[in-house]
Amino acid sequence: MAKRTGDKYRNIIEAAVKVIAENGYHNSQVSKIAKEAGVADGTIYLYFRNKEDVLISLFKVKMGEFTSLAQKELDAIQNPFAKLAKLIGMHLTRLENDRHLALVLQIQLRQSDASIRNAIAEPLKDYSRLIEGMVSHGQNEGSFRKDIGLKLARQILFGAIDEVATSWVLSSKNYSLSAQIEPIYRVLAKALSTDGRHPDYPF
Amino acid sequence: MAKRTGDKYRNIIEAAVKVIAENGYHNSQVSKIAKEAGVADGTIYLYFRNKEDVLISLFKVKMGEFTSLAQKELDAIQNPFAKLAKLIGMHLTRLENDRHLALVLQIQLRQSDASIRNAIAEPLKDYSRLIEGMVSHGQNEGSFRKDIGLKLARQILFGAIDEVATSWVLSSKNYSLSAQIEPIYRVLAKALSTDGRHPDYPF
Amino acid sequence: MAKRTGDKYRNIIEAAVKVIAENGYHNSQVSKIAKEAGVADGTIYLYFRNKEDVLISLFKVKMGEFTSLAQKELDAIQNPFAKLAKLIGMHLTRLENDRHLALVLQIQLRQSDASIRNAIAEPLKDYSRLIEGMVSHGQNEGSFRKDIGLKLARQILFGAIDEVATSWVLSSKNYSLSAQIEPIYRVLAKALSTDGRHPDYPF
Amino acid sequence: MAKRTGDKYRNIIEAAVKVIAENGYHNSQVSKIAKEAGVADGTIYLYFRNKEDVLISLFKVKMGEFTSLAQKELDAIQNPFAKLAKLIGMHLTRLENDRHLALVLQIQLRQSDASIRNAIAEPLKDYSRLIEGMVSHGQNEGSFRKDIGLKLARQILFGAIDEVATSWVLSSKNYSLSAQIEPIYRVLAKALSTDGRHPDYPF
DNA sequence: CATGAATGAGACTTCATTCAT
DNA sequence: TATGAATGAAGTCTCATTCAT
Repeated sequence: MAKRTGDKYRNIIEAAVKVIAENGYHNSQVSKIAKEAGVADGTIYLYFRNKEDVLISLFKVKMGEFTSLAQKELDAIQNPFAKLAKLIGMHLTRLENDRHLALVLQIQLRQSDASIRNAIAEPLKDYSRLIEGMVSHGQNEGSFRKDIGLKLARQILFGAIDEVATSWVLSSKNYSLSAQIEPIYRVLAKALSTDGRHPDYPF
Repeated sequence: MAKRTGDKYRNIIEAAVKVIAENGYHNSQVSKIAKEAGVADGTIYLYFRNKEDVLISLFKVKMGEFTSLAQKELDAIQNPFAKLAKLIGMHLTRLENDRHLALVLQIQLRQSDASIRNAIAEPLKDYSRLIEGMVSHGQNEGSFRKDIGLKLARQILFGAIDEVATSWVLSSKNYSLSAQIEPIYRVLAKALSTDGRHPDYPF
Repeated sequence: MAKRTGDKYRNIIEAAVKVIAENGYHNSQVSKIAKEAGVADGTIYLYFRNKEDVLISLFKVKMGEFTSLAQKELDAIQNPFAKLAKLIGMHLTRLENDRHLALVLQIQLRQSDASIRNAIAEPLKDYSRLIEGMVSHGQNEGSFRKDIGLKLARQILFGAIDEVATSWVLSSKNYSLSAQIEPIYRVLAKALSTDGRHPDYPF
Repeated sequence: MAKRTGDKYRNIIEAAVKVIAENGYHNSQVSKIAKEAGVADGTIYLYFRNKEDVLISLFKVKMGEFTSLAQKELDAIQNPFAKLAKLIGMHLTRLENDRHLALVLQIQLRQSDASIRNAIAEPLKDYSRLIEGMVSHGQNEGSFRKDIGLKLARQILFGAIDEVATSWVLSSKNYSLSAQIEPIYRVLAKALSTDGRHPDYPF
């Protein structure tokens, strides 16, 4: 019933990102999104089950694209610290390059209610697995300490990076987010490193 | 116009915590809170400007109590690492001891819209200052590295702890949150430490 | 939650009868009914669960009043033919005296969908029982033939009277419905009578 | 513009009967009927002016077929009571033999709104004329009483038979409708008969 | 003849807030 | 102080119909 592909599908998702970023989650009516996408209200419902489905799809598409790209890039790197550096860099660069998306992901979508947060959990889990895989590799390879659980390590890494991103989005000052990549790397690399030593940020 | 003290004032705030924890943010109507508090709907408006004011007050009161208690306890400790350990411990213990409050602070209140998040920012800033003060003291005292900014250090510390707390609240498994205190301390202490070395968790 | 008594409750039901009679079932919005009743839209929902509930209540109240009045009047009469005459008379007189109600009961409410028709079934059953009781009494007393089942007798009586009423409501000519009472009586009395004989219409 | 013949025309009408019988009037969308008929949505509009026209045509076709067949059969019979018996028999047998059609005619189509009921009136009038013709013949021939108007007689006959049919369709028990033919005949024959006497059901 | 993607009008219901008592 | 009945604004989604192909 709901076509999940095609130009209009993408248009609507991009329109939703823009509208939500500019108006906030609770002030983004379907009619606004439709107008921004250049389609009729009803057309939204040819591509999505309901409004919630637009938001969930938005998250799945954006998050899915990022996770699979990140996975590919990380796989191309051997050194655990370089992997870590790459992950932090990609995460923050992605957000810095699309402020609309950053607003939506870091702020607006978190105002959604339980059912959306639930559906969002799945693509987030893929990202969690990606991070845990990276940590696990570092531990097996000997670079990362083994005295902390994968889950905890992932929570700390994700929590730290996520908070930095959120602060950046909320800040009225227009500072560079990517400038934070190297210092964050230095903190987190030391935190994970077996002996407190780690190579410089490699990129 | 709005009395900000008295039994009823506290009753209403506690009722709000319970109702929001049990019903979720978007399903916590004023009438539900009033019923839980044992007062009439209209009475709420004798103590609070509007519904938003109830939520903001809730956050201010709970966060204010915690921050001032934490400040007192940290002031009584000299060693920067012990301060860090104490902070992590208090933060997580407070949430573990009041699951209702944890649900509201970590999940539900984050679904509120811009105006509430804005008002919430202020008491959060007090907590930010507390953390930054702690880091600053450690840097001046020589225990904490000086090559990262206060703000970044605070974001990383808060982000990491906050994410651990959120994961705990959302988890269906009933694991102990306080059991995480020591491992988190080990990670964050090493992250901040000048040379990668740090004392064991002291409590 | 929904108060089912009071002046406003009656006002809303009477308003619904008027609005539905004048606008037809599918063109009777809640806002129209509220305006006619002199209350705000939301007030409807203090007295009724939803729009459907207004319609169902309308039917229950009107039908209930009629059935219990009819029961009382029939109980006061002994002769089976006189009972039959009274029933036909009350049924048609009630509708003739309130053309709005007649329109709603005979035409508009029958356009409602399954769930309403379902809820409406119960008060209709009370009326069915009333008719069957009357027939049964006549059979036991010897005036009415015993070679037809109660249910069939009731269907024929109700169907005949109902169709006469419906035709009257739909007719553009303004003829008298009560003038039909006596002829209908003559037909149905003969139909039921043991030997084809029956007393004249007694009222 | 609208072709009113051809296989597709019939297909669509039969599809409409099936879809409406199975889904109810208010849940029978044009797209459902089109799918059931094996044509595209737009094709419906090559054969019918609009959705309403489908329903009206359905009624006209089905009712027209029945009325003309009934007319032919009645014309072949001389005796007024036999004509009456034949009419009751054909009416109920037709419905019993096509439960889908019975559902649509007795229940679903009555939920339609004024404009459809209006258009439906015309083929119904043909049936009314048929019944009135039969009564008139019986009166002239001396078998049927002359002290009731044609219109009233028709209303009573149709109302009684129609109610019996409706009750049968709505009933969850699977009883035989045709088994009712003979008893109904006995009631209505006596009701119409000049002297209360009438021949037995002849078929 | 046939398709089916796109259109866009229209209404029920919730719930924060007020104010007469 | 306290009550709670009344208010009324605001948004999602369905589906009959069209028209370019």
